[in-house]
Amino acid sequence: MIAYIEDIAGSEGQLVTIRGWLHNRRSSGKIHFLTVRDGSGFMQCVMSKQAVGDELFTPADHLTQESAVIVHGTVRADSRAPGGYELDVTGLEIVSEAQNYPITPKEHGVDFLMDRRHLWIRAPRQQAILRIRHEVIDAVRDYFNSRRFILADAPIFTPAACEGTTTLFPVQYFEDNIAFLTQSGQLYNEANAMALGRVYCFGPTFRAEKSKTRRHLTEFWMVEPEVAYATIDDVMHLAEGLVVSVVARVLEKRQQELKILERDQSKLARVQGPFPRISYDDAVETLKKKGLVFEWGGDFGAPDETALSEEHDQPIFVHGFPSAIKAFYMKPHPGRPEVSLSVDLLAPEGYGEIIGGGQRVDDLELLVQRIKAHDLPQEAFEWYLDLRRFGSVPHGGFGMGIERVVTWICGIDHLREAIPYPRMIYRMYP
RNA sequence: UGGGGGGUCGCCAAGCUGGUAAGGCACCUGACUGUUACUCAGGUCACGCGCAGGUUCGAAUCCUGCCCCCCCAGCCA
Repeated sequence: MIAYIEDIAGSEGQLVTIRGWLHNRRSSGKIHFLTVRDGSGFMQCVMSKQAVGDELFTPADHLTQESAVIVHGTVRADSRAPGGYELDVTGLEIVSEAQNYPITPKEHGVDFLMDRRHLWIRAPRQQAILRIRHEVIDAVRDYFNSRRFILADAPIFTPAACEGTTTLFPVQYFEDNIAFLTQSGQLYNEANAMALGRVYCFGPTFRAEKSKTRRHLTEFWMVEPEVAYATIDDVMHLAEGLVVSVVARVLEKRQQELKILERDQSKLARVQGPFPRISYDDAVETLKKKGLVFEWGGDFGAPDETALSEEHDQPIFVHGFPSAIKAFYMKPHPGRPEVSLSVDLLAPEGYGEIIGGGQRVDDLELLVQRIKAHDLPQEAFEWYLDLRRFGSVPHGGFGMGIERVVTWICGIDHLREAIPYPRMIYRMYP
């Protein structure tokens, strides 16, 4: 019976076949311990010379790391085995032998590993991160789908800047046109929300900023919900529910992976909501009290975000940023136009911003004025202005960066490990 | 783009007040029936130290220029 390692607990005493790769081998002359991985997990397979005979035992003497193998054996519970179960080998087929696998069980530098990312992802830690990434994405989809949001994806080729602030990647679009890779599905989302009510888009996003930090990728995945008739409070409520639900799901389903990563789970367990809601005004005061140099009107840098979030053990909302530092479509606070109905969610433990969003401008005149003030070409936004001409309503939403969430939940120190093949300013290979 | 750190064998890493390239891993041979990055014994392994010049009797080490990477900041999710 062909089995996957993750299902092995139910097969005790049975003869099973595992198809995978040799992760590591330890040998004591008359007994081999073969750690085999099959994509679903790792399992120690025990091969005793006495039990299998020379003709099966000897070829395994020199079996190399990452050689493809098919192992037949009997499942047995054993407290000495890493996974609680091991396999008493009765048969071994070598599918293909690996030669000089470069990633040995010893230490390696980042650059070396990144050049071999296609092989590095076979390592237990990297697998754990990618499994958690999968769980995060699955939980995100479930969250919105179960609330009857409609997935309506925004285009990746776009005709112009959505916000005009950040740098975009231009691509040749047939002979005569230049398209830009999307930096946000935001504007299309708003149109979709006016059609479908509650929507979200979920796809890759591209930013050509020359950022060289551990919090930036040039290609990353973002989920962006948008809701018609939503206020800034609704946006915060939705974001809070999403984050609580994603963290709970990973804690529930990815215990093993969190253990491999040695994540302090008690810190994640505290993420239950409600999240503190701090106004930008109060945040500025807090920073000043803590001795940081900060003037009202500026945007928070990474050290500021860390200083704010370390006051709390849950993610925190900071809302009411100055209108001047936010995108043109952010709605001004009624009666206090210098402040916008915008909100960021900062993850705890110094992980910084994972969500940014707010309520959008719903007034046609104001939006036209804003587009002019930002020196954006109005003709490119006519379709967007139509949303204010034909049944405009209050609405809002946010964007959540998947890799930033995964990085935080995994407790790792760099975004580049939170995606299978990271794209950074100096990294396109493999 | 600024500031800091770094490029020495397939990998990790010492040497860097100039004197002729440690050590570990991997690999090969052998021993070991409960290993957990197994252990132990032996063996192979850099005419060269990111690249190009220069100083010197002598350069991985000092000087000049260039290339690449990492970290921090800015920008943002």
